[in-house]
Amino acid sequence: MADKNKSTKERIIGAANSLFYMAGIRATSVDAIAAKAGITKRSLYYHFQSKDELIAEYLGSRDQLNLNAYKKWFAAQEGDVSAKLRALFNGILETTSHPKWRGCGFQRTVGELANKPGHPAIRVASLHKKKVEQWLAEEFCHNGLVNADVTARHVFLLLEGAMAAMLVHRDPAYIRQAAEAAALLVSHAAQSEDC
Amino acid sequence: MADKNKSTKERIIGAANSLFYMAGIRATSVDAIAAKAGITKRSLYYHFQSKDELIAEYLGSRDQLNLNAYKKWFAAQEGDVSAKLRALFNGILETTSHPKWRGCGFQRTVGELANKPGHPAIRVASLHKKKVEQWLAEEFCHNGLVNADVTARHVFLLLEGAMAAMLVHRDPAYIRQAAEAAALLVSHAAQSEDC
DNA sequence: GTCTATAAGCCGATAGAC
DNA sequence: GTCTATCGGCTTATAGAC
Repeated sequence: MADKNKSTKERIIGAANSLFYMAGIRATSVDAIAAKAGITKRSLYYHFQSKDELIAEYLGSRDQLNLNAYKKWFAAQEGDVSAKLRALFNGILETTSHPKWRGCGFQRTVGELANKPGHPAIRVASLHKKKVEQWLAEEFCHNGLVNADVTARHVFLLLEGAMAAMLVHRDPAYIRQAAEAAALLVSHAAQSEDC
Repeated sequence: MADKNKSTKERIIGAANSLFYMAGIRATSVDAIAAKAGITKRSLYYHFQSKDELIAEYLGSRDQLNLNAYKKWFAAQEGDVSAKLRALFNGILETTSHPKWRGCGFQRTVGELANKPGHPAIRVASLHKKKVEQWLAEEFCHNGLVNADVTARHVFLLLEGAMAAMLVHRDPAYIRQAAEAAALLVSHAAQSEDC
């Protein structure tokens, strides 16, 4: 088993990742995570102080993975920024069309913890979303768009809306039309001199 | 008490509405709802078959309320469609800036029930969101926009994204810039002959 | 239609042995 | 660092009296 090469902590986070994402935070018990990781609950509490800490680490483990997927889709496409953006939305379209897709893990976790302002997992989610938006702004800037920050925020809002709408309707047309709106807004931002 | 004039069922839904929205679905027990409604749990189960049914009725009770608020903000503003749209986003800005705001109840409920496809509450949420989008399309059509359906979908996606982003960042700038993006997209849809 | 009482099990977290 | 055992409380839902 490849799991043998992982530390206990890594196996716990892997189990938490799978269960928290598929079933939700409150629907997943610490017992279930420990069982999936192949340890007892007492051992889990040796590695993590509380369930809340584990929730934050679960989201933290998805931060780079998510961002790297976006970067990969964007960079792999040749052409101008609008072609790359179309490729980004295509990647999201494929991901969200998978039957095991359960929405954006960050959005869903923040939604479940909405009654706990200041929860560490909310901070992790906020930072992740800021990273995505800032990455978009940098790419737009390097591709010579005016007001790259503003356009990045508009596209980010469409990304968030696309995932929320896809979760409730389960209709890929929402992703495609979010991409269409993003393309309109990007084409509206003409070429400029520098960043 | 005004509650005396309400039926038991209405009081249960009122209690469920408050608790489900403020704390979340799974974080709210049937015990707590019954206590808040001033009845016993057994009486609650006389009026509702299960917690799942109560969740669906909770969302159903917010359907018209939400839609009417949007319609009110839009209609109260004099001027062209872009002015009315600005007023709509202003209403959302005020609502979401309130410290007791806990995100879109429909989005959060769908997020919590993502592991239960076909749950009755998900259907209610999907229908509600469709109503909002279709209302936007009708307003855009009556105001002479071309491709009213497409523009309505774009604006709807921005609305969803604005609420999701506001919940994670708690920064009203996201609402304002969603309104800005919506204005750009609406101005892009010029006048046409009829619906 | 509302009540008391309870089923049968799961929850997060901990004690103490090894 | 991992184990067995358990605490005290909460979970949805139901039985049966009135």
